[in-house]
Amino acid sequence: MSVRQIIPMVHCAQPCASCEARPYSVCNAISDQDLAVLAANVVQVAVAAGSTFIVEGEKPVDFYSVTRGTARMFKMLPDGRRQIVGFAHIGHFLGLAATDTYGFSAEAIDPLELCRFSRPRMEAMIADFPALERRLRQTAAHELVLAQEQMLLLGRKTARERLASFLLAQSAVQAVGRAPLATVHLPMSRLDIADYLGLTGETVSRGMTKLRQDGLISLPEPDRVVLNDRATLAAIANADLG
Amino acid sequence: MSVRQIIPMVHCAQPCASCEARPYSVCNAISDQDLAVLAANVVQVAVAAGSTFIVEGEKPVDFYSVTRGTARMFKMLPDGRRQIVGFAHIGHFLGLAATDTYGFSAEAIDPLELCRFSRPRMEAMIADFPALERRLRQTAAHELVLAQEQMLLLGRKTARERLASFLLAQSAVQAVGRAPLATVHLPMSRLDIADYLGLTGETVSRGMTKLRQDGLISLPEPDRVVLNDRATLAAIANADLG
DNA sequence: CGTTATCTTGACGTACATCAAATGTCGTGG
DNA sequence: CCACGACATTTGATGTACGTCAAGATAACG
Repeated sequence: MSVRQIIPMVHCAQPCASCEARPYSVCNAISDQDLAVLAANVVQVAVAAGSTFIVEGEKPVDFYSVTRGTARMFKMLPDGRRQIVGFAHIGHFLGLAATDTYGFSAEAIDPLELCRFSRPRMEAMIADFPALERRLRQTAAHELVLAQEQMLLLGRKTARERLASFLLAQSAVQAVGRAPLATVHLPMSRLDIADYLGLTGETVSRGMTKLRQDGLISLPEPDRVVLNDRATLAAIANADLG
Repeated sequence: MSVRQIIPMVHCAQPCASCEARPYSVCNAISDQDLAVLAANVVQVAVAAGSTFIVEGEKPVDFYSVTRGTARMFKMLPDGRRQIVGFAHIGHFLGLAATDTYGFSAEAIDPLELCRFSRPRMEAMIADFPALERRLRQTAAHELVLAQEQMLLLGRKTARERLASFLLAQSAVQAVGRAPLATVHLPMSRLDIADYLGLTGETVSRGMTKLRQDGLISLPEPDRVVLNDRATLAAIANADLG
């Protein structure tokens, strides 16, 4: 679990030009003709499932951009309590939330592929490309909005409301570009979901069962959820009714 | 409460040059010689205690910088549940956390003074001054770190731990520049504190009483707290011990 | 000095946590 | 192919920290 298993990937001639993640990432702030500069400053790495690649409290030496897979970002208390502050999917830019040290740790949930940017090189690019700086500010602002939404969830919503909110949010995040699909894949475990929603694994499991019994979702497999009734789920999530 | 009472202040010849908030605000990204540009784009306003000056869901037309007083930023659920996502003190820049609408509402807690920037004018200044854009990104990143810290608090800490964390954070925020003062002023009500910490007013009150009984704080008045034992408070806040 | 809002304290209820066991799932090797 | 063990998930029984309801106490204000 705590063993790091981070493997540099074979170098590709034009990694950024053919990057699947670019449309969803900060990298699309860089125009096609400047793409070589970006490619020259990036190292592609693969991280095995369960491996840690950012450690809370350490010096922030790199930024990352997710090109494949899912990561969990989390903070720990000394006695082992964990709070997941977010999941990073394709296109997610990691490392903005750092002061003199990283503010959270990050682990791969499934086989993960990342682009790694050294901080000095990234700062140099930012200085050269105002559009990149602008995009990073917008990204940070957007993350801030999501963080405040999560504060509302953690501080004031019931377990049922949290679950409904989570399922809809996961559905939305998996529908970048595409139309929202009825069936949602949950790469993270029940315990991950619990630590993201401020609950226990048992409560998440019970809540899922209850939503299924109520006909709002189907659970063909534990990690696959079909949203049968988005409208009612949304009403629950926003507390518009019971 | 919902009545807006926002009064434009008399125009001052050099509002920014003599601004008390500048050292703590994003405005210090603008050099002295460019200060006239900043001053030309700002309107100083006063907001009466209890008045709302940002409404969640409305079009984001302005940015604000606090020059005096304290504001609460909050989100509401339809049934009246409230989550305060932060308190804005002198130097705080408001409005970054907005997408197509404001992500939260904001009200004055005590008599408040603000500098108002129209968004188009602010964006123009950002385009002219790369240092300003850079500063805004850093501000957003710092807020993000604080938001994630608050997620840990809301999701995983006990009432006692939340209170200890809150008192220390308030102490730190009031000591911008100066050395941390032993006695902390709490301009917000118990209910505000409760809605910030994901608790009820009663639980906050009980928790304060318990901390006082344990000798960790003194409460000469309800809105004035003396931190008698920072080390133990910090240990409680970070769950280093009971 | 009444009036009203805030804060404190008490009695009781409950949503979720904790503890524990059963069930299901998957990879490994015989 | 199937038996085995490890681990994730589900389900059940019970506990508790905090919420809810309600009554005083204290302070602010005309």
